[in-house]
Amino acid sequence: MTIIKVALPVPLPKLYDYTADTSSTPQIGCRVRVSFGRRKMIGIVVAHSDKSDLSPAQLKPIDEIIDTDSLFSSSLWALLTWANRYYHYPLGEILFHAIPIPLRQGKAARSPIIYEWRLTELGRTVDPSGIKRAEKQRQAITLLRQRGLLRSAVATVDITESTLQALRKKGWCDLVELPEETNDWRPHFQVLGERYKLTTEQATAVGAIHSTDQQFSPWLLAGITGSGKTEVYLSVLENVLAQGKQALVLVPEIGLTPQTIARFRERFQAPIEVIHSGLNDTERLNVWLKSKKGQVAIIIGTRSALFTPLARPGIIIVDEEHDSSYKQQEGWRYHARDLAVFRANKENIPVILGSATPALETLYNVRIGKYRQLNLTRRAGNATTAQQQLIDLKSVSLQSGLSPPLIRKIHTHLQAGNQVLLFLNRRGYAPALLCHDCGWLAECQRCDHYYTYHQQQRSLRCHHCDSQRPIPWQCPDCGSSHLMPAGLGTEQLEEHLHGLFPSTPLTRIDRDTTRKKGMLEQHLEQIHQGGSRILIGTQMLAKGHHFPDVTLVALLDVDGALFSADFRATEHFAQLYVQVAGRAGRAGKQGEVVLQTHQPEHPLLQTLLGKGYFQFASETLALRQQLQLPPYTSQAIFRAEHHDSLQVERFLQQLRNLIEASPLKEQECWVIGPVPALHAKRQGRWRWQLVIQHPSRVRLQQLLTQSLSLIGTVIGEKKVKWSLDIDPIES
DNA sequence: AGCACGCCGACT
DNA sequence: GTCGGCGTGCTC
Repeated sequence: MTIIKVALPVPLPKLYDYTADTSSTPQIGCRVRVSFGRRKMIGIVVAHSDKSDLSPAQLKPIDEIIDTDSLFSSSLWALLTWANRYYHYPLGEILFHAIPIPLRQGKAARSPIIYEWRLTELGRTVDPSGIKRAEKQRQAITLLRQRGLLRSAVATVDITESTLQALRKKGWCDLVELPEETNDWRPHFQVLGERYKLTTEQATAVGAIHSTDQQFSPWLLAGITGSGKTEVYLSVLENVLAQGKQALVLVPEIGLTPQTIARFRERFQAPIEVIHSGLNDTERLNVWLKSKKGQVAIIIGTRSALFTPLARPGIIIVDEEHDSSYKQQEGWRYHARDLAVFRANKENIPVILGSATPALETLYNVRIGKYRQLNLTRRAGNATTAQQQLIDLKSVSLQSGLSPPLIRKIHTHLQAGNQVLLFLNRRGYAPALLCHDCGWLAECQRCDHYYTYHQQQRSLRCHHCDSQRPIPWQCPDCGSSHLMPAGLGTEQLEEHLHGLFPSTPLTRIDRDTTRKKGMLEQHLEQIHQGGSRILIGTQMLAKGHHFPDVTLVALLDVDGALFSADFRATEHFAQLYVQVAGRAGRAGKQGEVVLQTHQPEHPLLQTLLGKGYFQFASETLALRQQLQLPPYTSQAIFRAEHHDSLQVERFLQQLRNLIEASPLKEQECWVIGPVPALHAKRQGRWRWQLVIQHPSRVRLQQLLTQSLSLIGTVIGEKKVKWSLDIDPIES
């Protein structure tokens, strides 16, 4: 008997011991079926051992071994077991997260068997014209005499499965298992289509990456909007694919990149698989299996595509690496960009982090020599940079958030036959409903947050828990019927602009107008066709798509970002600004970007507009260093919630005491809190948090490991729902 | 996480 | 008298 340590998909930070015959011991990384309490579960073998903490009598045997070989390559295994330790998240859940859903349920890890209907020896001797009384059977025999019929294609030839089954009973035909596809794309690989002449900068970047393509080398490809990052990716991929190796490309949101994907497909005669939301579980499994066998050349997907197995890994590309969607925000809170670098290291291949506005973490890693930076500073073609302007809102009377100078600009750009893009980061009609007589505000009781007033849907909606209720007709406090919307949302802006420019068609894009599947695409199509001249949107509209006729881009309310409690708000604002500024004035048309603010003299705004993103980043990094904030320190946040606020606070305070008492807690380690979370109450539960910060990532890890081993002793640990966020991106 | 056990309130 | 609410405890 051998002891088998099994990881199960349960939120418990331990492994479970089972027994197996020495003659049939499952390999590490294989799935097994086991009894767990009263239920059957699938687990993954993590280790073999000759001893257990439990007595042999307490151990159950493994019911079934599902796989003969590990599901994970050694580098993926190293990545996932490292992540288990780094993120302090249960190994079972991590391993299960990294495999397709059918495999989690115990389905076989092989491509579906394809069946074909064929005539048997006996069937071949049958003369179809001899069949008089069964028209359908005659048709089937006639067809099968010519060719085999794929079982999946039966419906397309007006023959039914039952007819064929009837023939099978007579022994005339049978289902034949087709051999598994063994397509090798490598002999057929070709570069198709037009290859642009690279600029000097592009060629330098491609050359640098190519020169290190046999080893781990992390690159930051810092390319301003329109400088041709994609062309660099394509040239690099050409080298990788020509060597017969595979590439993994991560993108923030698949829906926003159809043009880019189309360029990949046009360029290479090689199988490219895109993991998008339209795929069902089986299709995802098939992509996973094909990639594992090396039958795919390029895999493109979002965050979780990082775990796709590769038979011959060649390169990993993380496009728009600064994008916050790479960080999982619940459960296993991993950062796909950081894990991509780790994986590239284990696979011993290059990794490219591409962005026009790199994350401060990434720029920091360049500074300390962990990554190397490649710059694309010139815009390709004849595109010009947009003119920038700040509009001072102080003592200006606004009409639904629009200053008179901005209204004049909108007019001018529309007159010239161009499109105008307006950003406002608040959907709905107004962010609050106010009683004019007593000052009462409609609040969501579950979240302790104001309701947003939605006029079109005739409802109040809470943007935190998505609950809604009808609009009251009188104030519940004083009975007055003078209830009025307060503040500005996109819905109201749309209404007002319609009043100002009644004959100009406009489109609003926010979560409300794109809720239904396909609506976003429909709206974008309308914009592209030029049917819409004024575009209103939340930051949803900032990403991806290029609108060639847009010449004016305006950000209506910048102040919120400049004075946020979150120290990352200015960084995110700067990234958004650069992104939207890039939307103005493509295709040779002079563009203009306008910012409305009460703080036009704000130093960060001045730097960003006057000296650009990288100077802004440099100054912000200096500030972070001065304040001992990330990336100069490492952070971890314990978050906890419960319907009783006091219980949560007490739990985190106890946890704090535990950490403070640890011999590993050093002077330079700061513990902040417990403090109420950003949205202190959500769905009826109170949320608090405890921030741990340390200049040394390694020391912070040691402290966390030690504290977590004792967390079971903290009162209330079972009661409150708590989680740990390593390298949080929001506080 | 599931799933059971267990002990108190409103119903056939 | 039961159905069912969710607190507590356990899973090799």
